[in-house]
Amino acid sequence: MVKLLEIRDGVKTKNNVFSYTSDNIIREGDTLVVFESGDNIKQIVMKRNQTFQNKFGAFPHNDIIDKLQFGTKMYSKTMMGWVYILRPNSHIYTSSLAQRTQILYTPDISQVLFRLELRPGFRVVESGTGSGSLSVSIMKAIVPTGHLFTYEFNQVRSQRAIEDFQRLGFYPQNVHVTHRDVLNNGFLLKDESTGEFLVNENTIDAIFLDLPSPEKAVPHAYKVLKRGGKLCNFSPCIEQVQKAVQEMARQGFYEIKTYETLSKDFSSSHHNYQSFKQQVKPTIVTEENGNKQQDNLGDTNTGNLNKRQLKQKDKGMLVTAPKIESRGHTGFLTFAIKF
Amino acid sequence: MLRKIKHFKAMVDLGQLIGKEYGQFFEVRDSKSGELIEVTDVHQLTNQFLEDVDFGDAEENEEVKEIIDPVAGRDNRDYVDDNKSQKLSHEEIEALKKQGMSGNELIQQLVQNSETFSKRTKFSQEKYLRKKKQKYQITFQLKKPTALELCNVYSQTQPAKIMGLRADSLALLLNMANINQESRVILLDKTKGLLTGALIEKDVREILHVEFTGHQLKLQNEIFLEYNYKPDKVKRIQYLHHTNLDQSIVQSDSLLNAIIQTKTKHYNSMIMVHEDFNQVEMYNHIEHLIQPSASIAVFSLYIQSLAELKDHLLTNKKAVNIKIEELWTREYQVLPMRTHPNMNMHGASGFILSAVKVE
RNA sequence: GCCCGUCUAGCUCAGUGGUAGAGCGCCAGACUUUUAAUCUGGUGGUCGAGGGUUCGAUCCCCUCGGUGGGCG
Repeated sequence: MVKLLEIRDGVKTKNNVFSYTSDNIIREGDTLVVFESGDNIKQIVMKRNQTFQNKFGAFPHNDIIDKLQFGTKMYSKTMMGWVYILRPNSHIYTSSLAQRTQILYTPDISQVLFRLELRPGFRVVESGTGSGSLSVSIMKAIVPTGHLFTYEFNQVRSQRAIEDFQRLGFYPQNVHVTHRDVLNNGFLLKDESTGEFLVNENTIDAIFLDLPSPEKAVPHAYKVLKRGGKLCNFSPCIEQVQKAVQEMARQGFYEIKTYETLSKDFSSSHHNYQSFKQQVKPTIVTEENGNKQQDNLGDTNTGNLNKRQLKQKDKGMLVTAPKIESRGHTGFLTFAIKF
Repeated sequence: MLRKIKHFKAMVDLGQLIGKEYGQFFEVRDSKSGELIEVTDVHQLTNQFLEDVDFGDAEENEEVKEIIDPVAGRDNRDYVDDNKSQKLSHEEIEALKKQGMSGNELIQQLVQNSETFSKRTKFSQEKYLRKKKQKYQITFQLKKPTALELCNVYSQTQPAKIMGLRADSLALLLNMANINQESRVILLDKTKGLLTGALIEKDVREILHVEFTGHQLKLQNEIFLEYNYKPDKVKRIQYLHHTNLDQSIVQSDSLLNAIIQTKTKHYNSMIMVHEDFNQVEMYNHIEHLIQPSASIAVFSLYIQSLAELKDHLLTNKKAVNIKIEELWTREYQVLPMRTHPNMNMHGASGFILSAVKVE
């Protein structure tokens, strides 16, 4: 459900999934995120008379719509547990996305947005669309006046992308989704009804490629980019990067730079480094009395405390360590500028 | 503002750049007078080796064979570094420069008079030329002062001025804070305006910059001024000293007054890049102005302070999806038979905490 | 009828920020209360079965089976 939000700088602005509302209330048709725990985040669309369910029980949409704010805690009907209801931000959107393909994740997306220097009003080309993870972040950066032209060679995926972008409030005013094999057919695009060029030569501010043979798309990219326009290519394999980089140099791109960005996650916890003098001596049974006795070394009086009491007395040192399951290699990002 | 700058060994009068387009390259025709000519051939800026030798059949290429097969080729086994391979003397080179010889012509002279140049591999020749170009064919580009460019410049020259916030971390910080054209941002930072400028670049709606240093507002904004923003953009920024959050009348701006007096949870993004004070304390001082479900992003060179903040947010159930991460970014040299990571740039990259506020 | 979990060690488990962590069992040593108890140390793991998808690196999907919960 797309609502007119306001008129700003003479441009009609429409609500999208990231839009600000001062009352912060959840409405019917909103896409929201249910946060159960760090590795259990789900996207749902608010529809009357529907119910979300998880291990804690049922969460009726009717109890949310027009009643709850984003960012609040909600208990299940059985009161067995609770979840947090969040407004999607770009990181959470990406990590709760329904994946149809391998997708770009937040660290790479951030580099793409920043090094392409995307800003409101930009005309951007992207291929392939994939699951739309990057597309949504690009659109977030260029609305309300900018436009994304995204190309996908799989018919089903391009259709699903349109449905997603419409639900999120970006389609049709901020994005064109085109079903096309750009390696063979390039990026030039005409409006079907008027015959006017939507994407013409030297009209695009930035272009992003995520394709099997990127070098074949580089000449097409050069054609539609403006002078000074920026190109970014994502490829998982170094051989793809080499071919693409060479083609960029031959076409007339400069400042060709290739990066790999890895993100290392850290966990933190409390660890109690006790004094070795506070250890409890093992239980000793003596023949004389047959009784169990405890004997403590040193002048400590914490030896009688159990583990829980010790924990409450002193949480210990706050320690951090890298998580082993951090994501490894994703791909190489190459940036270049059209001369 | 007209002034001269020193670039490598040349003095350049910036006045001659007025009216030129951003992105243009210039070659210093004469390092004494600072006379400039526009670069019109992109291939002057790129690596010839990369353009000439195909990756696919690189191993079959005669010149590459020399690199990978020392028997067939040229290597430095017989090379003695006696500093005599250049036949032109220092005086002769200076004389050629005085005659007004162009950088390009001078480099050709150096190549012709080098005993070792022809014995070098193609790859090494390219590297030799690049070094000489830096000396005798000085080129530079006229760039627009953007967040990316300013961040790169300061990272290389004065990283402490921007709290060690490198481009890759700044990129993640802005994305984690969910910055977009509708954002209302509360900003606690000591980056001298780098961040404020980056937010204006994203065309955010409002910025409230809360200052904690001293007893009254005193801006440290020198980098912000370098963005050259027009006044209508600057209007979106409100600067406030933290003591003003407790006062009844803070500003002439009535909207901001209302927000502060009624303690409205108005802001939907919070960014902190601040090492001077306790981060938990600073957060607690402004959290009543943050909207539930707002995006929180904090950068710090040290993980300990972020761990404290995370612990505070977690145990008091103030936020979810809390994450502390460190970015490792490497640049790669990509050339036929010569692809490898550059010296790693992930020495002290800093850490980023991201979270979503809840109630 | 529909929805949501879960399945790894011989067995049984693992927390609203702890799924390569454990307990039981088993083995060894010490000890004494000796068809065994106690203590100490050790042993044991690649994830229910099958298929598919992504150019590609899986926090991807589907079907089937065991099992637990929820809604109507």
